[in-house]
Amino acid sequence: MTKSLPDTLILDRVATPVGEALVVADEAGVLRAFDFADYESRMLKLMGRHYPGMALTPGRAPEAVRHAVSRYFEGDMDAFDEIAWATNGTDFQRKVWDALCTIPAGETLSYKGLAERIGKPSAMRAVGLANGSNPVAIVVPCHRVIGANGSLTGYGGGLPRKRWLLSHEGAAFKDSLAA
Amino acid sequence: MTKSLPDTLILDRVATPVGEALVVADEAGVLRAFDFADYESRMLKLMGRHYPGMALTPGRAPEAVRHAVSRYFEGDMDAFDEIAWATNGTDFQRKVWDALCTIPAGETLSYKGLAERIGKPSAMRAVGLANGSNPVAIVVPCHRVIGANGSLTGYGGGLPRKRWLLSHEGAAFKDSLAA
DNA sequence: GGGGCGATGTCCGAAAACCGCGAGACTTCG
DNA sequence: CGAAGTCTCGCGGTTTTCGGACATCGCCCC
Repeated sequence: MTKSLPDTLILDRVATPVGEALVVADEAGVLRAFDFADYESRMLKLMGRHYPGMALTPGRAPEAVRHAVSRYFEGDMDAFDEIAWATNGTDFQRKVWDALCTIPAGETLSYKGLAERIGKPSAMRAVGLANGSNPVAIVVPCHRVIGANGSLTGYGGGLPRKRWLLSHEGAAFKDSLAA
Repeated sequence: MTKSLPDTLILDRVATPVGEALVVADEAGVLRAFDFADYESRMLKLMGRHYPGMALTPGRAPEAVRHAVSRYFEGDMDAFDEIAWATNGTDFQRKVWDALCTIPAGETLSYKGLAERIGKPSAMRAVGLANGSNPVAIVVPCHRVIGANGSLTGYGGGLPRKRWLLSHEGAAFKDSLAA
């Protein structure tokens, strides 16, 4: 076995109800990043850190990924379960991201709850940090983590999107902007 | 293309006229490290840095490597030309190590001369540092670099070995311990 | 219910320390 | 008067260390 890093990445753009999204896949068609176009510079910086010296060329993402995006926004909450993704973070980050995937659509979990789930009950703040540097938004459902009191707290893609996504999935949360 | 790192390394030990040597090869039989047993802890540390999370298991090195070692110490100075080696250093380090291989047996070069040869005439001190962190001693002939005034200066395996090796290759140098 | 405070774990970026040198100025022995 | 040692400083890449930033939580007070 060898641990290998991709040498070339492909960057695609797809439209969604919450704005244009960026899709990054490697040569094998594995999803490497998913973010929103208005945070493109941040995503590029993240890619540069995780895949040093990497070439990122515009192109078309695998159909399976594009299709899954459509299905998700049409209401098939589990559309992303089938698609392959990979990251290159630290051990701790990967543990957090794996744990995120155990939260079903329609439910939420607190940062503290997530910290307990990975065996480090007092690392809730660090969990928030790792959560925020998740390269594969939505697919790894970092938006399903909210404050211990049910408030939205923060989201890398902006709180309005977090609200939209949770509503779309039918999850309960405390909406401080509710009329 | 993908840049891949080996996942498992094999550690062998062979006897030489200057003490027991450590030989590390990857699964493809490519030489990854060569050092002396009395500096084992330093070598392990170096391996840990270059190949994080790597398993190093005792085993037998490829016959080609073991044979080349014998031939070199029997007097065939070019015995190592044929064997494959690889490293995982920085760009600068690799440039230095490649340049080292252009010094023929029986000759020497100063640190400054080496610095000039890689196009950075004033980086002589950095060259010394890179030289000292060469994982593949003897095969990459870091012992052929001596001070500008012909003195032995330093050697990761100890000055006595450097003296022995240069004498073995018939190179000229200033021996401060000469009787 | 809302706002302030402290404890907390991980990660990143900047800065400092580390050296397998070389050149020049000085001293010290022959 | 040399030749050889000693000291001091500048050099450049790498490694290590350190300080802050942060998508939190609970407590206390209003």
